[in-house]
Amino acid sequence: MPELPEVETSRRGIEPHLKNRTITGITIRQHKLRWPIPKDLPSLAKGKKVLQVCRRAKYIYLKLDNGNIIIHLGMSGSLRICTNKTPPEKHDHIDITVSGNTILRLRDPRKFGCVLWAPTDINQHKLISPLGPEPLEDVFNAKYLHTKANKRQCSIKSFIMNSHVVVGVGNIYASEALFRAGINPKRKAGNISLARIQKLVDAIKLTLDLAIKEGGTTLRDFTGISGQPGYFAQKLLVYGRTGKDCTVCGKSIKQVTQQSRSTFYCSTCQR
DNA sequence: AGTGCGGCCTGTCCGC
DNA sequence: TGCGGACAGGCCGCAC
Repeated sequence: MPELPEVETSRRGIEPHLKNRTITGITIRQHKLRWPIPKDLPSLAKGKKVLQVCRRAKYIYLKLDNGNIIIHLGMSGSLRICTNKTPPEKHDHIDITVSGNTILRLRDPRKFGCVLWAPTDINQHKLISPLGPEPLEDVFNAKYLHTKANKRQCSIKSFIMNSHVVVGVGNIYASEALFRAGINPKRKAGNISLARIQKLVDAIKLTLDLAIKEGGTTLRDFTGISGQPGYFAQKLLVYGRTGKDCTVCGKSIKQVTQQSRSTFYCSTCQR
């Protein structure tokens, strides 16, 4: 269930092991992820140097001089760094080996993730080009979000989870940010004042910032067996706390379903 | 264009 | 104890 903070932490974890190394081989054990891993990926990437390890939204990509290897962790994906002395386990679908016998290994039990190839400019790729701004960058601000929300009838929760509006706000952090902003998740997106949208933007940035800092402590070890995402260690204020006391007012946290997703909120603190 | 839902997939949990 | 079924979730692609 990697959300943006986990993905960014993963990127930072693998970068020093891959940057400026040459790809010596790619082993695909399971092609069938969300989309099939391209059959020609090994031949396209072999012998190429990893120029950069980047992130856009929840996509990590390895920038080569002839294209990019795009990796999405889906729901259950995780990355680790190992060598060929570590035998692959059941859900280890692909190994990208670089010089120095270092392996980037993707594990993804539920196969919601993907590994794709984007020739040349990553921004031309059909999964990347429609994406909204990064939440932690300055272009994601109250004016932008308020304008974008104008006349929109959908709930504010599904609005901020829409990757064409802003990327990186998944189900967990949507509930958390709306709680911090004091906004009821069922409220229509187009019916929220600029001042309250400002609070929401601040809350999204704060929530993600905190989680990245937290991820830096819980997901630090990418070379050992403890490379599992540890987001449950985060201090969640409403997510998964149905029936428990609100940390602010003490009332019971409510759970509802929106767009087939669980939403958690405090009906007293969020209006 | 905006909105909502189906589907992909497996580990975990619950009730019988 | 074992088993079946519900549930969890990111997010594209489609239908309305």
